[in-house]
Amino acid sequence: MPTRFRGDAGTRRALDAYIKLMRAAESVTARLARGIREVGLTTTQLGVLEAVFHLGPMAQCELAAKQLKSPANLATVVDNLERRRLARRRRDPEDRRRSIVELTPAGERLIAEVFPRHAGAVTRELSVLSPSEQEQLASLCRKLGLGACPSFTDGGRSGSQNNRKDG
Amino acid sequence: MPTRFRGDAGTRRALDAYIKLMRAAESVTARLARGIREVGLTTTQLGVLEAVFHLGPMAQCELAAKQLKSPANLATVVDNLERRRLARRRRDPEDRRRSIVELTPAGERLIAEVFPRHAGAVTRELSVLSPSEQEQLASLCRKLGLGACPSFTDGGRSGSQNNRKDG
DNA sequence: AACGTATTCTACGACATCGTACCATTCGAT
DNA sequence: ATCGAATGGTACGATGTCGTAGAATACGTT
Repeated sequence: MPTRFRGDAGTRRALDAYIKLMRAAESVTARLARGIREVGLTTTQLGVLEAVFHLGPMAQCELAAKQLKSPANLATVVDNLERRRLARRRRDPEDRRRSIVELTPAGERLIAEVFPRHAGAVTRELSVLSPSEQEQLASLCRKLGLGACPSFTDGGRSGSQNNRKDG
Repeated sequence: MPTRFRGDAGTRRALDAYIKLMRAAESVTARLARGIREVGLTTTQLGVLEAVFHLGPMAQCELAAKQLKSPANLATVVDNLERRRLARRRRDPEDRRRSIVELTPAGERLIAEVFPRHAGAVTRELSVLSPSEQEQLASLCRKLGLGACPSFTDGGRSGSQNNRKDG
């Protein structure tokens, strides 16, 4: 609880919402991870298998973008999936820089079996919220996820700091 | 996007809310991480420094519980902070199994300088939502974070009986 | 065709993260 | 006092995660 922080009301409200968002995401992830681990996968591996399963083979860079991970990270994850014979790489003949990631039959079988169970676990986790609350949450989170950058020029508190160097 | 998944409406709604929650948390974290990295810290290190700064020295296990991290992980993070002379360990004389984590003067100076800027960045990120939306988000996330386990057997979730386990 | 730039991936090092196993200490039961 | 269970940390290995640097490839301009 960061509520020990003494700032203005707007800052406290934002920090409170931020903390609760992070805790919700982390604790739900942690609970779901237990079920995922039982089938020998990590959360990220499940995400990659699921994306390729539902969207078809795609390049590592596309996969990285979809999973909000760095290309270097995706390479590691695909390495591990490849080592376990759940996925494999294939050079894109159209653009030989690209590695197309596809599932092996074993990988396909695994994700086809595991995903419905995972979806059930997600549904159970979310069931503390009513359907309309789930939709509210989705809507609020969508705005947040899209990212801000609203106020480089607004009349808020832009006068005194020198810390804006990122883009 | 898991919208390719063909399941019943309830499952699709839950998956959609879940995905948006995760993406919001991850993308906000990633954007904030850039600012944090500029001062030479990681997100987790900032969290530990902030907790000790605002709540006072505490044992690693308490810190781990507050940060929703494993004890092993906290040990690593404290190792890194200790190596950089931002924090140090002290044996609890009351219970010699415990390691009390406290800040060095350098650590205290750093977090005192950095935290307000971080709070400002959080406020800016959250500013895509109105104050009342931020409160809605906090409220929804609080329910989710507390964890479910309501309905392995019942069909109608009553919604308000609650297990108070963590603080 | 040659060059410069952009894209894609890989290599590597640092840190985060977990689970498991193990050690030290505490504490309750005997 | 002793023993056994519980608790707090540490050690270790596996994986995830990023940033940076570098190699290979593509592509637009000349």
